[in-house]
Amino acid sequence: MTSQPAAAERQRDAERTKAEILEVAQQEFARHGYAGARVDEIAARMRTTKRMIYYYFGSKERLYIAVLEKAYAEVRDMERTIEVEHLAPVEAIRTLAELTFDHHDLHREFIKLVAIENIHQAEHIRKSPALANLGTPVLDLIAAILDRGAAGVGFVTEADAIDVHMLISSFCFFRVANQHTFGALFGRDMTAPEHRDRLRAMVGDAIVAYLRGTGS
Amino acid sequence: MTSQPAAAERQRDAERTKAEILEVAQQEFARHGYAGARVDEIAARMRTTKRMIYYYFGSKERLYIAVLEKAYAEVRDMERTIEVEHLAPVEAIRTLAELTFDHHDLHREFIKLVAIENIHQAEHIRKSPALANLGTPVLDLIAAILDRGAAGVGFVTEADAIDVHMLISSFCFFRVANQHTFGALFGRDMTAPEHRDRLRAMVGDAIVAYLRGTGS
DNA sequence: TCCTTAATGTACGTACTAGTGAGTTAGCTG
DNA sequence: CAGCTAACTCACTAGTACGTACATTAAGGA
Repeated sequence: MTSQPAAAERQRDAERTKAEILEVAQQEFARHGYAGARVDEIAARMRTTKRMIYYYFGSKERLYIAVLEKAYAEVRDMERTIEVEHLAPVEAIRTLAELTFDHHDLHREFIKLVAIENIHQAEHIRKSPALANLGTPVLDLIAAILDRGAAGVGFVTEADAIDVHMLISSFCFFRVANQHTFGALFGRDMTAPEHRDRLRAMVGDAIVAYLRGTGS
Repeated sequence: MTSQPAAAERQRDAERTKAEILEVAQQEFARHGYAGARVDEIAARMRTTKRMIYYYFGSKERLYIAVLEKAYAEVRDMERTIEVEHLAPVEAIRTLAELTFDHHDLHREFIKLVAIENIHQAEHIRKSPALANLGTPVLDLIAAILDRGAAGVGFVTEADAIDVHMLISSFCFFRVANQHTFGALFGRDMTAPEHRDRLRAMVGDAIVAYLRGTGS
């Protein structure tokens, strides 16, 4: 009875507590925005107290930045697993577009955080050394595909990797980020299952058609 | 000296006061989000007092909804002036895409309000009878172009007007709405003058290429 | 010219909200 | 098992933010 099986049952566990704070904080910030989020509410939804939030993170702002850092790190790790080098340029860029689509479909909270951060003109990202000028592994993938495509199958050269990344991301991001106003105004939930496959194919078709250069 | 030239110099002018409140409030909400906006700050930046805000709008939330209604009305009025029926389908959709691009380029505050409203899951739009199921005149234009294009020059038929509107808007919206995080992470300000023309052409090229159907 | 009322200004109350001072305990280490 | 410190709890405060009670004034009509 006196033996404690593992660290899992420990009552005091700094890492666990910090992780729980970050998780609940991410939800709260994503749901209500930076100013709308309540430190007390975060505390109330945990087994810990508000005092611990300040003990570990110091301030509401530093907690928010920590949430951003964790969210970006997770997304970047996921992006690093993408494998499209073995595909021909057209199929490679289409696959990348569709994976980007899936990726946005899955990380709704992350997308909200990005939208919130843009409202604040990215001031918190700029305060984080871990985030400033981070980039994304996807950019290198796109650059390689564009090079191969330009050399082999006549991809257009007006756009560079950042432009193409933006064309793909914008569609995927918009569909999730603006689902509510779009739904309210047009009566269609773009994130509903019945639209998912069509829109997923659409972003692939659009980027392939664009790169093949029949738009001019 | 006792004559007062016109209403413009009247000290009491309900319409003028209301309009000024809405204008300053739009700035404040767009800059700080709904929760981050301060009623006292709005009042401080006007010639009126906070009391007037409550006299005319009743609450912070109803003021915010009024701001949304005004912003949406202005944008819709502007969209109604678009004239592309006289153009062939390809040129019509390209022109529409480029006008949409310009339109987003100009209405930065409106875009921020839309982003903010999405963070709140469009709850305020849904509370406004004037905004719920509003739609946009652009949808009818697109539908007409798609019909003509499908009949005449072989436009793809997988996407309807709403889908095409989304493809165009997403690119234009993202470029402005996400300029700050994008700039912080990739070191490129997509809204800078040196990128404007290229990106403007890009959205036109992409939508035309997609509709011509070389993406599959 | 007086009277009515819409429009406006002042000053304040209530509730909330980020942040903290100070004390307590679990669990490791020697 | 004694002692130390990181982890944790509790109670509290100072400041802020929305909203309002009440007094006042301008402007037009009778």
